[in-house]
Amino acid sequence: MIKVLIVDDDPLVSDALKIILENDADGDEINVASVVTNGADAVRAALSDDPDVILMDIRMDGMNGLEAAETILSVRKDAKIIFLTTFLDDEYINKALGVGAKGYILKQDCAGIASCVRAVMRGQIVFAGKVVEKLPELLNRKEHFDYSEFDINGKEQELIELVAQGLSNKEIASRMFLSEGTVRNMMSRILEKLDLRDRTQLACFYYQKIKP
Amino acid sequence: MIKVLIVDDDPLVSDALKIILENDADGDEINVASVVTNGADAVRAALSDDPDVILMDIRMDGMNGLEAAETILSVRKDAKIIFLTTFLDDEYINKALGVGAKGYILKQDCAGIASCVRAVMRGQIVFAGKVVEKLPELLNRKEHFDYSEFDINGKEQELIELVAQGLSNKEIASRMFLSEGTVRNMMSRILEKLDLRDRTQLACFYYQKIKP
DNA sequence: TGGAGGAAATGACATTTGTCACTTTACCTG
DNA sequence: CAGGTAAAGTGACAAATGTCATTTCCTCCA
Repeated sequence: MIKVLIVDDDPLVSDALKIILENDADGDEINVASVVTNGADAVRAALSDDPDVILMDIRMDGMNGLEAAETILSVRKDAKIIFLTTFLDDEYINKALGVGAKGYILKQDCAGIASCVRAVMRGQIVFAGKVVEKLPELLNRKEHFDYSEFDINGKEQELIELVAQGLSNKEIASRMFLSEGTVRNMMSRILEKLDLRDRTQLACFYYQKIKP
Repeated sequence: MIKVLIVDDDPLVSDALKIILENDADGDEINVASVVTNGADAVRAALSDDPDVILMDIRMDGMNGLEAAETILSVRKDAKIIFLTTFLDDEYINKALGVGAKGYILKQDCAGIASCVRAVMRGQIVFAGKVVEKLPELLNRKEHFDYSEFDINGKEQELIELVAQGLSNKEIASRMFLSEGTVRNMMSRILEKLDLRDRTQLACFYYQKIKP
C-alpha cells in the first residue's frame, strides 16, 4: 500500500486528486493518508505521518511548496516529493530540481497521476514532457550571483551587464543617460571593488561568476 | 489498451519484460505487440505496428538503440521511446536526451516498469533517479565551437582563449613568445574576421558562442 | 639562385580606457 | 537655513588598444 500526502490550498484539486488516486486499482492500493492546505501543515504531516509520496502544489499562501519541500527534505532526506503545479515556470522548475524533487507534473495532464506516484515510489523520477524540453537551458544557468558581498549597487550592476554585452563607455553612457565621464568613474570603482584591471576582465568575471 | 514494442537482444530480458508487463493488472491492459532483438527490426516493427510505447535496450549488435530511436523519431515524431539499459553511461544518457527519449530506466530497477510505461503513455517523462543526479554535469557539455567557419587558425584560437581570461596584449605576447606588436596585429585580424570591435566584445563572443 | 609568399616585427597614429582631483547638483535632516 | 552627503559631472593625464603601412625574416620551390 502506498501512503500519500496531498498538499494543495484548493480543496477542489485535493479532493479530485484523492478520488483519482484512491479509485485507481492498478496494482498496489494508494491510500491518501492526509490532505492539508498549506506548507506549514505539510511539514507537520510529512514528519508525523511519514508518507511514501508527497504530492504538493508549489504556489500556496504562507509557506510555499518549495520552502516546505526544503524543510521536509532537510529532515527526511529520502522523502519522495512530486510537485503538481499549474504553471511551467522556469524559476520553479529550477528550484524544484535544486531541492531534489522526484517529480514535476502539470495539473493539466495529471490524469495519469497514479502512474507517476507508483513510478516515483519505485525510485524513478517523473517530469511533465514540457519540463524536459526546458531542462537544457535551465541547468546551464547558475544561481543568482550575490552582489552584496562586493557592495555593488543597482546602477553598477546595470553597467556590468552592458560591459558584458560589449558596449563602449560612450554607448553605456547613452543607454544609462549619464555622461561618459561618470561611466568611467563608475567603471573605475567597480573594477576596484572587484579587484579587476580592465573592462575585459570585468566581462570575463561576469560570464564566469555571475552569469554562466 | 497500451500496445508495447520490446527491443532487446537478450531473450531472457525481453521475455521477463513481457511477462511483467502483461501480468500487470493496474488499469489499462498492457499488450506486448511484438518483441524484436535488434535495431533494424525495431525500426520496421515501430513503423508497421505503430506501438504506443517502445521499450528499447541501448546496447545491441548492429544498429544500436540510439540509432534506431533516431530513425524511428525521424518518421514518427511523437513516438514514445523508453530506454532500458544496464549502464549509467554519461554518453548514452546525453544522446538519449538529445534524441528525445521519453524515459531512461536502469534494468536493475525495472520492477515498476509498468508504471513507467503508463506514465509515459500519458505524456510524462520518466528517468531513473540516478540519471537525474547526473543531469547537471551532463547538460554543461560544451559542444566545441566550429572555428572553421571563420578561418581562425590555431594561434588565433590561442589568443582568443587568453583574451577570454582577461590578459593584456603584453601578457599575451609574453605567453605566446611574440612581440606585443604582433599580438596587436593578430588581434586586429581576428576582430575583423569575427566582425567585432574590441577585445571586450571578443571575450563576450567567446563566452556566448564558443564556450557556453 | 632567386623570388613569391607568409609569419613576425616595427613605428606611427588616433581612440579608448582607467585614474584622479576636483566641482556641481540634488536631496535630506537637524 | 546651514550643512552634510551621495550622485553626477568635468578636465586632465598616462596607459592600453586597435589600425595601418612598411620592413624583416624565413621557407619553399621552380
